[in-house]
Amino acid sequence: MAGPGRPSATTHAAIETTAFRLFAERGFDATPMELIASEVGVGRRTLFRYFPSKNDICWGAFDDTLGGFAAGLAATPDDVPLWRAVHRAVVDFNDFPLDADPPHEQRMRLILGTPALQAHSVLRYAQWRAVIAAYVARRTGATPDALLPRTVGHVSLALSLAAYERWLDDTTASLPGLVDEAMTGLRDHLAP
Amino acid sequence: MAGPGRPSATTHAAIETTAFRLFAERGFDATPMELIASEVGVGRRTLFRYFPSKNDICWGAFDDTLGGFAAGLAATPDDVPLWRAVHRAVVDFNDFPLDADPPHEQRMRLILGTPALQAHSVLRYAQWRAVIAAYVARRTGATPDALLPRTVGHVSLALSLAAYERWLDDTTASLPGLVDEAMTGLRDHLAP
DNA sequence: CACGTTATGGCACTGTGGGCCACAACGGAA
DNA sequence: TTCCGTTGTGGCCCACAGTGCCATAACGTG
Repeated sequence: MAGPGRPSATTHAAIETTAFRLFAERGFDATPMELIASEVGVGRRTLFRYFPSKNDICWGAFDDTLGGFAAGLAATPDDVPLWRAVHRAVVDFNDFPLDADPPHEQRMRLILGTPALQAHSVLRYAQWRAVIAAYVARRTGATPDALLPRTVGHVSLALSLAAYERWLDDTTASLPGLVDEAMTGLRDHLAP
Repeated sequence: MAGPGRPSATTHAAIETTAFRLFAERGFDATPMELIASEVGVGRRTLFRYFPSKNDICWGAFDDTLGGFAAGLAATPDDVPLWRAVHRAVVDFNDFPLDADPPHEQRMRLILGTPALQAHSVLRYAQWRAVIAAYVARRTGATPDALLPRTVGHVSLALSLAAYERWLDDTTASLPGLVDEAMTGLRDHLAP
């Protein structure tokens, strides 16, 4: 497993765990990279090799989930109505074990509650929206940058965010359930 | 008009104009506050008194438009269906003179095309969403942090962003028209 | 034991943002 | 005219994110 060269001094997971502990204790803004580095037992410069920015520490392996998300969409039979296919994928995407490390609730509370992270999230979600736009484009025969694919991508994110905000107000609720409820609410809202 | 005390050395508008020129010439990231300050003929420290951050320079008087936005919603008769009331207000909000200074196209192209600004925009749009959520809450008898008000706020922003992205691909189109088209597309998309 | 390979981490630098404070430039009162 | 309160300016200093550069440490292999 180990090739040639000096072995790694740490892992993404170790950094993530330590960072989340410090963020919980001192707050995100009041936790300099310098401190995380010393707690992990590694140089500050090394942290930036594992994560391109302090913000990105909070997303964990989000990017790795995009492949599965795209695969789930691609596997949907084309006779399923488009909106149902997309909605199902979005709901499923938000259904995962809550006992992750760090806990999903803590992660989302941190992101949604920290302005810098909330802002950064748009950049992370852009690829997620692109996956939806690409699927809608294929199903409708349009290009991914046409109006409808883009609209569906943005609206899917909107529903997810509304659900997340509610969920953080009451964690006992089911997150996928809230996404579904948000969609039902939107459909009723827009129904003539 | 001038009270006691030292007169101002510059104005928000003057800073905005100079900054946009430099952003166009050199790009946003390659334009340090130091340079903007010297071009305006003012100290760097003073810039931060006029705008809380470099990002905020690009939004101009956005916050001042929120009052009119809320007023437009409040003035809508309650017998207008809720979704139409909100949609109308959103469409109207995006209907304004294109020959502003700096030009609206340049501003939006800068914001949508610069990752740092795109990220920052969520923070600016939060208040805009809050206006919508408050209105929906009043009309439905819910609280502003309930699921539907939040959902409608997020979705309204989603439609606007999709329209903006399309508009920047083809500026000859009508921006309010694209917002309307995005809504039509969404309703068709969600219709059974 | 030398060699290539790979990761670390120190150093120096740019740029944002903010605290602090001396000081400049006004209008008005003595 | 001079002094005074008021208000904006801008210099100085600092914390911190992020990046390029490079010496060096720690592996596996021949």
